[in-house]
Parts: sequence; C-alpha cells; structure tokens
Amino acid sequence: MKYQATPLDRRFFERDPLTCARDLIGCELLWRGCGGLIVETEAYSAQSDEACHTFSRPSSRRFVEEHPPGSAYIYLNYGVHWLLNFLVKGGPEDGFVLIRALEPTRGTPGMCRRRKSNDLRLLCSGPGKLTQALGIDGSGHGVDFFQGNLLTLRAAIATPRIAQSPRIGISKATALPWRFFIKDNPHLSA
DNA sequence: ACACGGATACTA
DNA sequence: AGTATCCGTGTC
Repeated sequence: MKYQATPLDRRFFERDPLTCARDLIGCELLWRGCGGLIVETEAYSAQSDEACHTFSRPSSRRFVEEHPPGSAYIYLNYGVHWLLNFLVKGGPEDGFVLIRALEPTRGTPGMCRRRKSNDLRLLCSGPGKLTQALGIDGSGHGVDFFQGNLLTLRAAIATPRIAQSPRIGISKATALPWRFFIKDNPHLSA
C-alpha cells in the first residue's frame, strides 16, 4: 500500500462519525515520531447513542462544545489504559472515533521499548496498547493536531477492504455495527 | 477465569 | 464520603 504525505484536512472531521470512522481505516497516524496504519476504529454518536460519553458525561458534552473537529479526546479507562478518540463535529451528527488498532510503521524500536515486547503484533493491537506504544496519555487530551506538530494523520491512497461489526467492550447500544476494520489484518484487537 | 486501577458522576 | 460504572490488558 502506498501513502501520500499530505495531512488530512480539518473538514475530514466535519462529517458524520460513521463516515469518519470508516475513512480513517488505512490512514497513517503519527505521534512524536511513532505511528502506524489505522486498521480498526469505532464510531460514537453524540445523538441517540447511549454508549457515547456525551450521553452520561457533562464534561464530554463540554469538550464537544469547546474544541474544534479533529481534536484528540483522550481518557483513562478502567483506571489502567488511555484511549484515543478524535472529535467529529460540524456535520449532520457530532461524535467521536475511537482508534482501536494500528499496524506499526514508524518508530517501532521506541514502541517495542514502551510495550516491553518485540512482537509487532502485540504493539498496537488494542486501544490501550497503541496509546502505551505511542506514549500517549492524558496530557494529550484536547490536542489539536492541526495546530501543533504532535499528531499527524495522513490520508490513504489505496482503499482497503473494510469489514463492519458491533463495537467491542461496551454495555449500552451493543447491537449497532459501528466498528470498522480491515478484514484478516494481523494487527486487530480482537 | 480474574485482578488491576482511577477518573467521572451520581447519591447524601 | 461512599458507590456504581467504565470504549482493556496481562496473567492466572
């Protein structure tokens, strides 16, 4: 697969969350010199999606109000793992896209060190694993990668085969098939 | 199968 | 203050 060097435009995130989640598959995510191809995402909608943080968290609704589309929404889950989302805003529906898995491409030595593993398939094959591999934590919450140089998203040229399934690990709205992934990719979470 | 662990938002 | 919940991972 070949990838162009041009970053994504902010308007990429001014569409509905499902379109953003699907189109992020195959894009390259870079963070401080480390990164990989996005192979698994999930969409969360701020409207009528009980699994979305905006449904139960006033602070999340405030985040949507106060940040531009494409901002990093990072939170600690189960008191253990940081999870990386991107804010979707300005289209028909607001929401988030959760980054669930990467295929490592850049800075793998650093990722191996932080993950304490040399198996590439264990570096970023899960939403908590990939933040640990990239060194992402709560200090990145609210980062606008269109402003700084911390975070870069590069568009995919080739269109990968994208499959769809229900989202993983949630207790509400479990039936919605809003998880997107490259079928049979060895770097998926589940 | 189960422990680990903290932010957030409730009840009072 | 105390309790319930939570978009997971590693090891048992």
